[in-house]
Amino acid sequence: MLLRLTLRACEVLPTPGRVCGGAPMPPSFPGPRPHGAPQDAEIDVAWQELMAISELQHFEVPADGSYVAPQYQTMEPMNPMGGYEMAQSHTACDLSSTVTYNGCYSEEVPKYRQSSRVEPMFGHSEYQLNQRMHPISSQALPSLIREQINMSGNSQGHRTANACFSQGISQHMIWTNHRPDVHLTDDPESDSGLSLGSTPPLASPDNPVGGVPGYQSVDIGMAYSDSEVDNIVEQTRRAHVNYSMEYQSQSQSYLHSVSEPNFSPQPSASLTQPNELTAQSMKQGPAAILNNLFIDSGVSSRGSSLHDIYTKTPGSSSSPVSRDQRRAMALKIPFPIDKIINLPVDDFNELLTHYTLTDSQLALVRDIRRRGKNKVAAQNCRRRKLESIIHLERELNQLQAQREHLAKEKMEFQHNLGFIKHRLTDLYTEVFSHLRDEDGQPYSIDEYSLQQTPDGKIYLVPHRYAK
DNA sequence: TCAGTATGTCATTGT
DNA sequence: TAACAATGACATACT
Repeated sequence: MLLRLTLRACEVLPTPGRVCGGAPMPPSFPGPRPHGAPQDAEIDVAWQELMAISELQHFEVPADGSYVAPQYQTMEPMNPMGGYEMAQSHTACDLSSTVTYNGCYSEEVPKYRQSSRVEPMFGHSEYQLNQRMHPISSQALPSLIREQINMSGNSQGHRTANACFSQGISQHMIWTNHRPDVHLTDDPESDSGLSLGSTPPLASPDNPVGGVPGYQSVDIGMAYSDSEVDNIVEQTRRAHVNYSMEYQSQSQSYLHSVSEPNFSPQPSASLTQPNELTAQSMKQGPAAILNNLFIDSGVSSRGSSLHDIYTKTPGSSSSPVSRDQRRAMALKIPFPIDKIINLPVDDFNELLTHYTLTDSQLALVRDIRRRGKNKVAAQNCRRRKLESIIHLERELNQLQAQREHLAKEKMEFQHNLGFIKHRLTDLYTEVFSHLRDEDGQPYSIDEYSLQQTPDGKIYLVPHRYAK
């Protein structure tokens, strides 16, 4: 009841220039002037600015016009500059529509798995990768072509018989048959950390097949575990240096297949020492590592020692020989590793039907295929991981830049808000200075406040009734 | 000798 | 169910 009375008492009267209680409205009274008070252009503009402040525009007045305190919003002067805070309504504004920063989210996260064929994703076609491989020497080319023809006959026209591998069989036989007696020792590289060997060990490494310590035949038909094959391979490697130059030139063609363009889908070696890369990469970060991956991967047969990776052949440059290649040689696998790994499964199975392989050979071939594919997969996986790191680093930088931008913008908004609040305080004081009650006395700014309803009417409300 | 990195390999999972 | 890609984990080599 009191509120109603107060409201009625304070409601702007129809009399022009009078606010509450019928006091004459001063000519300079700013505002919408619903009652047709004389306009002062300057003050009116100021008043409009005042009313434009969102904080002053949220009145909710009942339809019947009755006063309900909470529905009013105070127009009391705000604290002047300093100590002001960004109003909640401001923080809720859609900054995205005002932020001019456009450096963020400009690129999508790479969809690493959108294709199971990952190579193209890295921007290197097989052709491009092959460009990094060792060129076929002009001298080697004719023989390769001849061997291509031979191989095509053997494989009954396999779709893309790799010339560089086709020489393997006969020369490989020569190679192994030339083996002098060698003594078995443990393979010092012993390789794969786990090296559990998916090929079932048919004989314990501690109990070499054949029962003759220090010697082991490599005839096809014998079954070997991986480690045993490694032993054989190691011995042949050591014996290798004693071979005649004639043999060297022959075996080299087999070994050389590694560096031929069609050898592998992997990026080929530039014969950069792997650990040169390591040192550089440590300094240059993921991007450098990623770049170098294309150059370096495929060089080493793994973390094994370089002397083993690069089988030295007199009169020729180093050629990387993987462990599986040596195993294949040791077991006289009659087709190149390249085919074992890269042929489609149907072609691979067809290839197998053309040869009569022992169980150990078959197991080795399947292991080589599995390891070869997994090796490529691991390289791709690591490359993707590095790309992901690079992408995340870029995104982080962009987000940091955006954060700085937004912080700067926030400061500007706060500064503007403080300025507007300060101006509102001045206007509020000025409005009050022009208000007079029925007795012509000014209203105390400490006792009254101005409040506005959505319909634009201004009320002078005692503080005790104000919200 | 130790730390960090590169690589191959195995096991596992999902397709 | 086989084949394979992806990936974590591990071992090894190397700087």
